[in-house]
Amino acid sequence: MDNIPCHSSSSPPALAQAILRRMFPSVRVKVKGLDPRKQYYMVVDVVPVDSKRYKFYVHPDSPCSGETWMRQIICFDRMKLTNNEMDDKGYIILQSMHKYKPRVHVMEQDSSVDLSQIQSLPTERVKTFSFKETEFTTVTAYQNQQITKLKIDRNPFAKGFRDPGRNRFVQLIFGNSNLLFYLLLKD
Amino acid sequence: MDNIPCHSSSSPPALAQAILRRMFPSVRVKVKGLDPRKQYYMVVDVVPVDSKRYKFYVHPDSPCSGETWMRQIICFDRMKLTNNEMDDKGYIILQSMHKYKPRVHVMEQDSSVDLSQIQSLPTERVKTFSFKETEFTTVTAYQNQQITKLKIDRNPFAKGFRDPGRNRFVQLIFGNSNLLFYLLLKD
DNA sequence: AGATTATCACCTAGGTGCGAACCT
DNA sequence: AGGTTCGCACCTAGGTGATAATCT
Repeated sequence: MDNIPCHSSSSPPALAQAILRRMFPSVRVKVKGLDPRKQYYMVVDVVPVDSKRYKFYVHPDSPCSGETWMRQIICFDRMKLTNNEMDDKGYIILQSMHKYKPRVHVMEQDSSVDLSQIQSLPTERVKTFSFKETEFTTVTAYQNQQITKLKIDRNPFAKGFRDPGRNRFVQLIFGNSNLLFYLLLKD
Repeated sequence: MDNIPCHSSSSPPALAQAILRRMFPSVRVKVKGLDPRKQYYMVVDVVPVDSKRYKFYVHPDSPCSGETWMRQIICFDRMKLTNNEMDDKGYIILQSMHKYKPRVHVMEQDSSVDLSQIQSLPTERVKTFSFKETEFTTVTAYQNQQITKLKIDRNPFAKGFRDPGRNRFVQLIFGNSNLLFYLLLKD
């Protein structure tokens, strides 16, 4: 009757459920100039537009050769944001109603560092990138109907809310864009 | 209308579809005696009961500290087997109607090796384990009604085929087992 | 004849915005 | 009043064995 369980660790009793969602549109980057034979980690963290640093997200393909990373668009679409400060499952913890900006870190592999354990990223052999265009504001309920429409029209998981008629408008905005970072929640 | 695509690489035109399934029950191991601070990869490959070596599967949490690995049961339930020799997407390629045995490799991290690129595993700083009890026979259609019943009763994805009545028998076999490897396809 | 492939209904697993309920 | 949480219907994505069709 019961199945064969297969969990990585026993889940602690969840307190408040809070919010836990993917970021959409997700962070997508293309890299050049890596040493094809060296190993790198691709990491994203999210920083307040003013002060200190928050938890980061390691791309699940990490570590991987420069050659492999450069051959593709690197997509962090499984990265998850939450407002639950008690969290410890690898999500990025943010405060609602604050303004943030994602950063991408290209890290050469270092055997002495366990990325799943450390709190803050190393500073050596790391290149960091971020773009002003990707600033976004966190919310628990949408404040702006255009954002809602954008998400419904572009996120495959929100297909159930789509108006079969006119989604031309959104295509106009994003259709010819070469940006690999898209605008995120912006009110 | 169209969504924002997010693929790791452009998929090549699939030739023959062949078979592609997870292994169930999956390989599950518990490790002791690692250096809690060193980094390790956990890897499985599958070898014929007689001759040469086949492609391997790196546990997606790799690399990870010895401390972390030892704290949990390590479960390779996402590992996939196929009989499609043209495959190159990280699946384990096996020939149908042959007898195989999975092996677990505990590998200390080595910055100079990109596991996603190499064809055969390194031999230094690697410990390899396998158990006769886990030998199994590959098939494309089940030959043995007991195996079919075992899979239907224990695999959550096969719930649709379950007979709501008597699954006591399977519980009897597996219910009090401390084996971390379960018996696999065995006819 | 016996092995393999293709398709299917039926699941698990989990990502959406909505709207009501709940805080504070 | 305004921000947050919860349950929901509706999706995507993908893992099952059964069955029929196909291959060799």
